[in-house]
Amino acid sequence: MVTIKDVAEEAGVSIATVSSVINDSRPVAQATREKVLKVINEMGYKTNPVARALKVGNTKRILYIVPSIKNLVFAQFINQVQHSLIKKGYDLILLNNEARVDLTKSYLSIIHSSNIDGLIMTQTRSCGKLIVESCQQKKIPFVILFEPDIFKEESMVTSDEKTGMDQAVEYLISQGHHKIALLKVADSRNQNKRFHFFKEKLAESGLEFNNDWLITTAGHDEKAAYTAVTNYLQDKKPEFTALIGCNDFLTLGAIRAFRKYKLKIPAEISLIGYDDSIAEYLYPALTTVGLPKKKLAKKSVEILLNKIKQPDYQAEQNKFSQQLIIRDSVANLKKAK
Amino acid sequence: MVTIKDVAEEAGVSIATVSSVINDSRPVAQATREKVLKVINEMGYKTNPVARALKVGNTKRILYIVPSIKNLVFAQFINQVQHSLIKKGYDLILLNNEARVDLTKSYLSIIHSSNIDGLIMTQTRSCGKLIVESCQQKKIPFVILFEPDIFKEESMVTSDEKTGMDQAVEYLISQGHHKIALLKVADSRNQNKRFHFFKEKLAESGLEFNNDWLITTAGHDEKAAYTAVTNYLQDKKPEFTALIGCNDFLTLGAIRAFRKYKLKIPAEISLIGYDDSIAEYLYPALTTVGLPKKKLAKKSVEILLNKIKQPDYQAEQNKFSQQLIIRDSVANLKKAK
DNA sequence: CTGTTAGCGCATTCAC
DNA sequence: GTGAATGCGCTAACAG
Repeated sequence: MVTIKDVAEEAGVSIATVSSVINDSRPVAQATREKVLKVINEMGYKTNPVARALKVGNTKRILYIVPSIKNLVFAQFINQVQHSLIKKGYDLILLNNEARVDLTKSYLSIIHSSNIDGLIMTQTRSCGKLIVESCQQKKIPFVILFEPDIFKEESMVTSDEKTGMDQAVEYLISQGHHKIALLKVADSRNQNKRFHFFKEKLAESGLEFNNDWLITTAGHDEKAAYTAVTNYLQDKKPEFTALIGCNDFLTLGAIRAFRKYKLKIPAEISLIGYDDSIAEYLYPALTTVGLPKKKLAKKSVEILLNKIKQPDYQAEQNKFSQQLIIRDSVANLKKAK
Repeated sequence: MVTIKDVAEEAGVSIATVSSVINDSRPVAQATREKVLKVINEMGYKTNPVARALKVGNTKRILYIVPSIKNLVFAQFINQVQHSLIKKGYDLILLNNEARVDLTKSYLSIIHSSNIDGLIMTQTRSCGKLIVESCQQKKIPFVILFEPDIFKEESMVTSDEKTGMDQAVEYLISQGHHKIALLKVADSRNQNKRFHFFKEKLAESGLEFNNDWLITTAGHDEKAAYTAVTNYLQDKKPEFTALIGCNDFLTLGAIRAFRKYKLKIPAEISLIGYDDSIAEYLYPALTTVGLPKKKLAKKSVEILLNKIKQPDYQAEQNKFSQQLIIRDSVANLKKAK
């Protein structure tokens, strides 16, 4: 490995000078600078980030902790976060805690071992809480990316659930749907919020909310949703003409359940998903509420880097609106008549 | 931050002793050890990995460079690699080069800056070559995970393409298919290999290979496949009864194209995919050739860590067999008659 | 404008 | 069994 010392010797200057030209930390004579640059180039010198980190105290690495990677949304988030980070010269360290509390606990030491400059998390409530408390205690800068607002006083970047739900319901109404069901995970804080805005929007639109049209699932994936909807359909025929699933996977589970009961999609049941993760791959291509992933990722990185720079940086909270993406899973009842 | 010095002072011993009990690097009196351990615990001391890295020369970080993250297969690989790494005490740094040569080149400096102990890559030929050459030059331990065997002399872990294709073709034949088409990316080395085994298996099975039944695409995604298959169908009706797509996304593109031409799936056209990425989410659920992702990831990590430990570790090549996953996209022609 | 030096936190050799 | 001292590669304060 070629070190700064090697370069200094070869160039006939001191290591301080080499450091100066590398970091532009103080004026260097043009001739000297060129000489050093030339030697650096010739010897293929790269500054050792580990040594630099030890000296300067930062590692230029951000940990991103996600609850899953099987769900494509998180892969999409990871992608955006990594892109934003690399533009700023930071590396992304990835940690997947599977939304499991036990795993999270055992990973806490990784977080604490001061080998990261900051942390971005997209998490469930219980695991998120664990991480947030740890970071607070150890004074590790962090930002919550797309998490229900549990920690009002912390920096977080979320999407505006109201805009998405409003658009979804409005769209369904515009297509002639008046009986709308909702499918959500039983104990998800974020999805409860969607549920809240759902009811609110129905009321605003003069539509009744039927408690019978709320289907809850035990988990976040399509299997849980399939089970829930299948159970639902065993008892009764659906009176609703449309269903909004609180993520694309739930909606997929619903699609399968409806198919099992020979209900035509979208002719008999229209569907809307959330997240725009697998929506485009489904059949029919799923109309879904898209998340502003790029904006969310970019902003969270921006805030985090600010917090790293200024430890007293004021907690900042940002919301970005969601956008309904119209595809083929909603039938136009008006046209049909 | 609490340092080893703080611990030493508090415990009334030297830092050398503290270091000894942490690393078990030399005998320590039981009483001293307990005392030190107690203080470490009380003060919440964690050894600073950056300082450790500077001293010892390793960073306990592995870079995993993938060509995409939009394609779910890579997310699945990332997941497995991260799990394997963390078990061994290594962190995963993620880099996504989008399979772009320009991006790869600009990322090369990240690779070279000696802040990683090793590298795992899942790459296309052109980008892979760039990275391999860099690593060889800089003597960075690396292993190729699931890459067509370009570098015969390097460590790599691949899956056995023959087993998968054999199973796929055999299965199709068992369901009464004799006219089988193949859909692949035009210039993908790995897919050319699949094509090779495809022809080989057809010949073995006494089936003709019709050059007309090879459809090639310009890209790896469903859009490229949709375009290619649509163009194909514009000219002629498909004579084949089944098509194998060289990845699930290509196959999805084909499905859409067939649908456009009102061909029923699987009744009129049966389909098989590759990778088991989005296969299970499609409709009909796609029969596909699954990759042994977990085994691949685990083995590649194992080899890499060996290479890191022993610089002269002999290049090792491993193959794991693929497994056909039967779902609903292949019709049984025999039964139909 | 440039060189000398201290020290980031740790592991390790050499003494005792 | 234990401590003092050295240095990993680098940046920044201090001198000139």
